[in-house]
Amino acid sequence: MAQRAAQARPTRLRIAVPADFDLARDACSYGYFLLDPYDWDPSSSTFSAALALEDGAAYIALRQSRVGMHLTGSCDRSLSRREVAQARSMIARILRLDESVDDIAEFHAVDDRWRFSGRGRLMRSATLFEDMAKTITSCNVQWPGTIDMNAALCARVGSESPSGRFAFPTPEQLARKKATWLRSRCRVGYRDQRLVDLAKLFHKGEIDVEWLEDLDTPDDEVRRFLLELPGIGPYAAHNIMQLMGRYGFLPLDTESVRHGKQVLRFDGTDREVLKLVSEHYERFGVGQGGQAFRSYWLDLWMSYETSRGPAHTWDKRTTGRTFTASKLKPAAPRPRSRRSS
DNA sequence: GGTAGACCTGGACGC
DNA sequence: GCGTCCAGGTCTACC
Repeated sequence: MAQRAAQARPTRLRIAVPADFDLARDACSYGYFLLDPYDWDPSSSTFSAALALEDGAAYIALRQSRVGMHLTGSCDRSLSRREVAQARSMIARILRLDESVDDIAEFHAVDDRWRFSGRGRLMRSATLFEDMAKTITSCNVQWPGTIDMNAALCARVGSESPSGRFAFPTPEQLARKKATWLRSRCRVGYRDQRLVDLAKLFHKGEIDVEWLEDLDTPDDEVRRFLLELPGIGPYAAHNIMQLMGRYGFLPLDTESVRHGKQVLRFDGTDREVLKLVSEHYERFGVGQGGQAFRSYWLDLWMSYETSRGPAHTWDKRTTGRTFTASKLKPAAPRPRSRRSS
């Protein structure tokens, strides 16, 4: 009996991190930290996630006492040894714990503007499938729409943890749904069939995740493969590539145009501004081994923090919903036609 | 190769 | 409060 009670005790985790890892800075570094099944509690500096593990969903809350110190994780149920390994691997993926101090230093050697703050790790999802699905839900829709789609996908398709939190659907769970059902229940619109088709490809094993995530696989081959997938165009392919740790490609979208005009102060048609933005970040390296994306993204992220305060103070239910084109419009734009230096 | 229009939803705006 | 317009990236048809 005593043994059974001990087995049922919620699991606690201790997770080692790189010496420069800062949970508040590194978890709140990419928009996905505002999307279900993730959450950041600014008042307690706790990052949490509901993860789809072997025996069902589990909710894990992570805290860090100081920079470089290990993370402590509290689960809402007992995990098997295999699930503990699975959870550790997912948390490492989400927080990019595989990127060492030296890896970040390599980025700072290319763009030393971020050396002092130590920025460089960008939060992502627990799985490549989730990163792809989230990217599709961010296309052709304003940010609050993306938040709602992900919340609905988790709540209506994902598994529920003992404390009532929902994990992101697995490919198998999503592949079982009819496109029309997904459209009406999760408000994903025309993305319905694309999401189901993508889930089926993952579930049937027709996507070689290991090959895609192996950084020895050439970027060009990965890019070509991604563009063949349902719902993945140039923007989505480049975004998925940065989520894989391939930082030499820019996912250019209307936010890039806004950034180019508002922050970099470029002038011209949208197409001309995109070209200037692209050229502006070339100095940080494009293509295989390049760092252009991280420089671009951190610039964009800093502009959000300038208007909304530090990301670790944002609440996903309030501040997190304010990132719409109209709310990010400049008060008084002062365009200029030359490249900034 | 380049361009136009449809896809769908929610927010903004005008009345 | 209601109706209309617009933003957003991908996909397809067409030139």
